[in-house]
Amino acid sequence: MTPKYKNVKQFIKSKVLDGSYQPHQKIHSEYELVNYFDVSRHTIRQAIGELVSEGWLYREHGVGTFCADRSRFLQQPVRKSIAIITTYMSDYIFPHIIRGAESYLSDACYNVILFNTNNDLEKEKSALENILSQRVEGIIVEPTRSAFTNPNINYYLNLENQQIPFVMINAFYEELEPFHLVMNDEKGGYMQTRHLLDLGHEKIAGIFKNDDIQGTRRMKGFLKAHREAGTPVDPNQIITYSTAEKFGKPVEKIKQLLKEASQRPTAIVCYNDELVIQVLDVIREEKLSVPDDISIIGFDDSSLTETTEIKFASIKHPKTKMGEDAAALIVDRIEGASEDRAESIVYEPELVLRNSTAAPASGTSSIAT
Amino acid sequence: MTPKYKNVKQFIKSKVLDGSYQPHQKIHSEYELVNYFDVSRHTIRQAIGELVSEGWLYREHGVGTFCADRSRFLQQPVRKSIAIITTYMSDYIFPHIIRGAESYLSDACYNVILFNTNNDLEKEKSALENILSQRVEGIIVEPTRSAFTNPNINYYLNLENQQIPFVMINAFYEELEPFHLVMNDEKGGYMQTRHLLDLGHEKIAGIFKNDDIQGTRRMKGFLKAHREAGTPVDPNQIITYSTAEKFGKPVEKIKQLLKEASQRPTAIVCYNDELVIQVLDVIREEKLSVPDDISIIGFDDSSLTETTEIKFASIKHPKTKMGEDAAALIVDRIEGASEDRAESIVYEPELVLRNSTAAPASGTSSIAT
DNA sequence: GTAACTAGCTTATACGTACAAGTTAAAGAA
DNA sequence: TTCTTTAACTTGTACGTATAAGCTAGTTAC
Repeated sequence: MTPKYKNVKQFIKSKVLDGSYQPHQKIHSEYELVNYFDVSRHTIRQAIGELVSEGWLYREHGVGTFCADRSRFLQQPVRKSIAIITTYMSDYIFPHIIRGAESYLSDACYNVILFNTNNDLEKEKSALENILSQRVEGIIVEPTRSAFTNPNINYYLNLENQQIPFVMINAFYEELEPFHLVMNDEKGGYMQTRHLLDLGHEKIAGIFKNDDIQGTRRMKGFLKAHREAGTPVDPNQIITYSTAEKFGKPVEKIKQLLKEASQRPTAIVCYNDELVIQVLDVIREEKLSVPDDISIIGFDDSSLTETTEIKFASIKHPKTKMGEDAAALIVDRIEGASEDRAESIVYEPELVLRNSTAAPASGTSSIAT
Repeated sequence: MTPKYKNVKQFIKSKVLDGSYQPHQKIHSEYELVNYFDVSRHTIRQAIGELVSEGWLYREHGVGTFCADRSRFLQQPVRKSIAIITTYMSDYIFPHIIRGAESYLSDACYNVILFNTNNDLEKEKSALENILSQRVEGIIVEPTRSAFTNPNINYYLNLENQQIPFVMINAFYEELEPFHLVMNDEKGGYMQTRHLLDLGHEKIAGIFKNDDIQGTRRMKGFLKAHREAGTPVDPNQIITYSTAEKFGKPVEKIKQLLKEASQRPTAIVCYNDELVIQVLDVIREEKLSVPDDISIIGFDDSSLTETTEIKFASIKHPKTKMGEDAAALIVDRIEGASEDRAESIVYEPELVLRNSTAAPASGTSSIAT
C-alpha cells in the first residue's frame, strides 16, 4: 500500500511533467487538493513540501503554490575562496592586514570572503557556520577575545576534521595549537619598557588590554623588563581594560595618576597607538609636556604615530606583510606544494623612536612639580 | 519571532557543524528532542525533515536519525555573493564603508567578496572580469579615477546586459547613469568655504584632489561660495593634486604659500581630513597657530579630527551608513521586492565645528597676532 | 475618484492524537 | 544453549484543530 501523500506527490509531479502546470503557473490550492483527494491538509502539505524541497514547486505565502522553472540547471565553475574573519575590520591596523591578504590572494586567483565579528563570539560562530556549510578552501582568522576559552572551539576542531586549513593572526587559542602569525608581544612589551628604563625612568605606568592575548603578553614583557632591571613595579601604575571599556576606563585611570604629583609616572607604556592618542589628550589637559615631563611609547607603529604634534615612539607591526604572509601560508597549505615550508611565523618587534621619549626630568632634575 | 522549528533546525545544524554529531552518528531521537525543546513531535519532525532534504541528516526507519557525511556532497549550497570593489580599502574612511556593507549583507545572508584596485584601472578590469565569470548577484563599486573616462565602461555595460545590478559609491561615471550613493560634494565644498567667508576670511587657500569627481565637485563649491560672497579667488591659492602626488605636492605647495607673508592665506579648505593632518605639520613647522593665525577645515569628519592637539572642523560623511545603504540598495534590486523604493541617495553635508576656525586676525578683528 | 477598510482567500506554524511499521534487546520457552 | 516471543523503542503515516500571517479584490467612506 503506497502512502497517500506519495500518490498526491506523483499526481502533481505528473502535471508538471506533462505541462498541465506551466512554469510560474499557480497550482491548485491546498484545500482544493484536500477535497479532491479526500485526505487531510497535513497529507497534502507533506506531498507539496517534498516537491518544493526537490525543486518542482515553490510557495508564496498568502498567494499560492507555483510550478517551478526547472530550466535553470546552468551552474558555472566557482573560483576558489578564502574566508577572512576579523574582529574589527574597519579600525586601526586591521584594514592593512586585510589589504595585504587580498593583494596576495587575488594574485593567486582566490576570492576573498569577508566576515566581521565585532569581537562578538556569536558572530564568530555564525561566520564559522557559514564557512563550514559552503565550499571555502581555507580561513584566515583573527581570534575573538583570545585571552579567554573559546566556546566555538568545536567548530575549529571540525575544520580540522574536514581538512579545511586555517591560520590565526595576531593571537591564537593555545589549546588548538594552530598555525599562527603573531608578533612576539612579550618581547615587544619588554622592549617598550626596557627603552624607558634605560633612559633612567623608575616610575613607569603601563596600560594594557586584558581580554586578548596580545595585552597579557605585552604586560608580561613590561613586568619582565622591570624585574630584570631590578626596578620594583608599583601595582597602582598598571592599568588594564577590556575592549568594552576602551573609551572610558584607561583615560580616567591615567588622569587620576597624572593629577596626583606623588603618583605621577615619568613615563607611560601603552598597549597600542590608539591608546597613546587618548592618553596624549589627558597629558595636554594636565598641561604636561612630552617628552619633558612624561615619556610615552605606543605599539604597532601605525600612521597615528605621525598624525599629532608629538611624533611618538612605537613598536613596528608587520601589518600588510602579515596579511600577505598569512595568505601565502594558507595557499601553501591548500595547494600542499611544500608541506615542510608552511609554518607559523613569530615577528620580532622593532623599536621605532621618535621624539616622545627622553630621560626623566626629576630624580636629577629641575622641572617643578 | 523566529518559528520554533527553525530554532530546532539551527540547534541540530550547529551540532553537525561543530562536530558534536559526527557523520553516521545517531542523533537524539524525536521524543528526546520533544522533551528537550518542549514542543510537539510535529515541530521536531518538520525541523528534521528539512534538514534531511537539505542533506544534513538521514533517517532509518525504526532505527533512528543520523548525521550525514557531507564531505563529498559539500559543493552544492553556495551562498549568494555580493562583490565590493574599492580603491583603497585599507585607508581612511573606506574600511568603515566596507564594514557597514558587510554588516548588512551578512544579516541578509550574502557573502561579501572583496576586491581592491589601488586606484589601478587594470586591477579594476581584472576584478570585473572575475565577477563576470562567476556567479555574483550584485556589486558595490567605488569607481577608480572617477574624474576621467573609464576604459572599463564595456564591462559595466555588460553587467547591465547580464542583469547583474551594481551601485556606485562616493562617485560615479556620469555616462553610465548608474544607481549611486554619494555626498553632495559641491555643497560640502561650498559649506566649508562659506563658513570661512562668513567668519570674515578673504584669502582662503583650497587644496583639492583632481583625479576623482569628489575633488572637482568640492572645488566647484569652493568657487561658488567665493562668487556668491563677491570675494575674488586668487588662482595661486588653489592647489590641486593627483592621487600619486598625495604625499608630496600639496605639502610643498602650501609650504610655499605659508612662507611668504604676502601670499599667506588666513584660512585653508582641505579636500579631506588626511590632508589636514599633513597641512597641520606644515603650519607647526612655520610656527603658526590654529585658529589664531590660520583657520583650517577638513572633509569627511573622520576620527582624525580628534587625534591631534587641534580638534578640527570637518564635513560629516555617512561612512558606515553609506555602506549599509549601498548594501540595502543592491539587495533590494536583486530581490526585486520593491522596484520603486530602490533609488540613488545623495547625502546632504553637515558642518561639524571644533576649535580650528575663527575670525581672521587681521582685517576687522581683535585677536592678537 | 481615491483611499481606507474588510472579507475571504492563501500558506505558515503549532498543538494534539492515533496507529503503523521497522528494529533491538531482554525475557521466556524449548 | 538456542530459539521465540514480546516489550520498548525508533521512525512513518494520517487524522484533527487552532491561530497567525500575507495577499487580493471588493466594498465603503470620504
